[in-house]
Amino acid sequence: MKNFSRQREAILNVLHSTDVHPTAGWVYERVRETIPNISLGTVYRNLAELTRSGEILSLSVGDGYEHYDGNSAPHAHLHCRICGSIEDAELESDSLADAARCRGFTPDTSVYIAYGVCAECNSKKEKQI
Amino acid sequence: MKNFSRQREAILNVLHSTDVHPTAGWVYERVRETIPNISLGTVYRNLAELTRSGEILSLSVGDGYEHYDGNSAPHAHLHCRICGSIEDAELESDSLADAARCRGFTPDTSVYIAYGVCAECNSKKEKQI
DNA sequence: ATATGTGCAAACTGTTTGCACACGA
DNA sequence: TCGTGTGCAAACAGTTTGCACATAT
Repeated sequence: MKNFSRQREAILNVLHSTDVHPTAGWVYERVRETIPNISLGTVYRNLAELTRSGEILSLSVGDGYEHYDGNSAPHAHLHCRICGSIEDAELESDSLADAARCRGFTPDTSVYIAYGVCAECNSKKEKQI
Repeated sequence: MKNFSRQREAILNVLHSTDVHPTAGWVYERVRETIPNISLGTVYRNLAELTRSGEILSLSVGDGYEHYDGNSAPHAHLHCRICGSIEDAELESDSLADAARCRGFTPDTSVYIAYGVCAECNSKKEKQI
């Protein structure tokens, strides 16, 4: 696959210019602002290829959609069960990769997902009580 | 939902008596050995409820299936891109939960997934060269 | 009697794929 | 020209859900 078709570049741009963790459909809508006749299939194909090559991260939080992250460096994802947001958080070390290597496993990607309630929804809950 | 229907107990048993990380279909086949006329819908419903209650863990590794884990304690999952296996590994600490709490996030579940090549597939690769 | 769980099968929906065409080297 | 990427739409498949019936309290 050629490294930078116009479509793929636009998809990467969208991923790099947002801090949400978009779904394929969301990326599709955003890219259409630049390339109105891009197809959803192309978005899926490029997201899959970018994931395979390690340029982006793909994560499932269990809401039925695959989410994508333009930042492929190891970091934590905090998924709020109430509002559905996915928030990034720094990690001091890639303990997952360390644990993997101890088992003779050669890791290339680490995914961290915490499920719970985000700060914002926590404060809303307190006000309700 | 009643805590222990016959079906739900059988599903939990299957999850607790295996070290693979089965899909709903796999659980369905195994449970049918005990309850031949259980339906796939019931398996899905119970797996969803058990996940919701935190008794089991649900994880997506990106192979198109949802995988389930009877061990809900935080631990690492090593997913081999070659053979597709999901291996467990101990973690020294739940660094994910720590990072989450620092952000005002209240975590209830932590999921760790490393992608790469498992020890067995690594040795097979070396032999090929 | 009532509320909850089940079996069955149809429906749903995010994702994949085949094919003809477009584009760059 | 040739190989690769795209647009389009149909197909796919894992999962969900409505409904009538079963089961336990």
